[in-house]
Amino acid sequence: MTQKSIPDIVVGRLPRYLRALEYMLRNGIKTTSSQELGESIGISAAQIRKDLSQFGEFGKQGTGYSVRYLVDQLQAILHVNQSWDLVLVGVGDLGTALAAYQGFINRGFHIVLAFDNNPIKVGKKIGGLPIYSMEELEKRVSTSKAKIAMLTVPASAAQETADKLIKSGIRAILNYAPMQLNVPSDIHVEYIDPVTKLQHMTYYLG
Amino acid sequence: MTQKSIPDIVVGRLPRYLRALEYMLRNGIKTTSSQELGESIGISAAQIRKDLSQFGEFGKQGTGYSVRYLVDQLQAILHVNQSWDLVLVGVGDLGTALAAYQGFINRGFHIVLAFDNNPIKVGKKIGGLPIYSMEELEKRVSTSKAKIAMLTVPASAAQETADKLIKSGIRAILNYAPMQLNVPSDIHVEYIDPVTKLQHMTYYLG
DNA sequence: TTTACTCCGTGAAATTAACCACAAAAAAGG
DNA sequence: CCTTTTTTGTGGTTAATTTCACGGAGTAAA
Repeated sequence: MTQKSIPDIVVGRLPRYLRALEYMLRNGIKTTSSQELGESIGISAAQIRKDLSQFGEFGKQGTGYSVRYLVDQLQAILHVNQSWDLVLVGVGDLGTALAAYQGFINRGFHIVLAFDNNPIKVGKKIGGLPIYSMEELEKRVSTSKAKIAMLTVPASAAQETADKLIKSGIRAILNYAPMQLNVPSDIHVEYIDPVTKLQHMTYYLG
Repeated sequence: MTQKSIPDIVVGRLPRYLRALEYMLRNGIKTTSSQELGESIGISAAQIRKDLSQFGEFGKQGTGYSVRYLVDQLQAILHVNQSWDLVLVGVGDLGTALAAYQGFINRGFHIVLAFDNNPIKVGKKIGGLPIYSMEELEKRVSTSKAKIAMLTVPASAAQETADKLIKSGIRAILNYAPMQLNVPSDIHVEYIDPVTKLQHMTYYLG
């Protein structure tokens, strides 16, 4: 009798709700409605209510939702009411930019290990973090508590690097390499490929 | 009697098909099947056939698809059989990384203008490109032929910058700022927010 | 030529996702 | 207290998306 599982597409919208609600919180908005929240992010009020109802009853008729309370609840659902350690593999231009990005730290994601296969970079530091060689990856990742990796290596090295990460205990990968990764079904992968997004838009630019 | 419009979700898969097919092409694979292509990117063969059938008949029974021919067709459908000019707004760490990224040039996207509001950066160069001040944005973008912008400014400046870009003739925005943009319905926006993707994955990491 | 395979394109069926509309709860204003 | 307004949570409906499954075109080999 396991509870019915939540559609992935619903889970994928929760971070957007959370982002909008955290923005409201920062701006001192105490209460909101599915209507107002929906308008701010372009999603129907009914959709938001249906999505949230999958996880419990968070609102009050006539009043709407307490922003603070709903933020807390969504953070708990997404497990972001805790800090997460990240591993960064590939310290090129993009990896360097990600290491400097304050948006991770602000929202509870901390890069704790960085790797690169370029001998010139190994031993240097990136944002206070030493860059280790790829040979040290398995040992250092295995003994860390990181479960998430960001992959910013060239496409040609992405699959073998992913394999290593998984062998080292990584369970989720944010893949910036422009290629599909082949992973076991219990490993979660999300993709970020700006060219794919651009090509999606050029379709409509006729 | 305009032809029925193609679902956006189908359009969104085409760049993934194209990416896999271009990879095959580089590796000398001349022919493939919906089965093989599907396995390589984790999409069912039926789905691929159905998607492609929206645009025409590109395969041959018993043989499958000519990789070269299908690449050509998809490039034409997505309008990426031409070069596209890009505007980059926000030359921070991320903007700098994007300006250096070879993946854009390789696939026909060229950054032709860069802007930043930091007086220290204005006048300097980024990848051979001068950085202009935000005051020059409207004038320079209007007189360029760029229709696509990449937005890598802080969230607090994203909406007003987007408004300016749209006023200057930009019709598609790739938004790296962690917030929803409010734009007219004929403007296309795609979002890249790594934190949102990480939060999607932490849901499953329990 | 014949037989055995392969694999596309597609109508139909099944599944999934989105939307609607309303009862009921809460608040506000007499 | 009563009336009006707001807004949730949800059962039921509609719409969109995916999968199934098959006719038939093409290939291969004897």
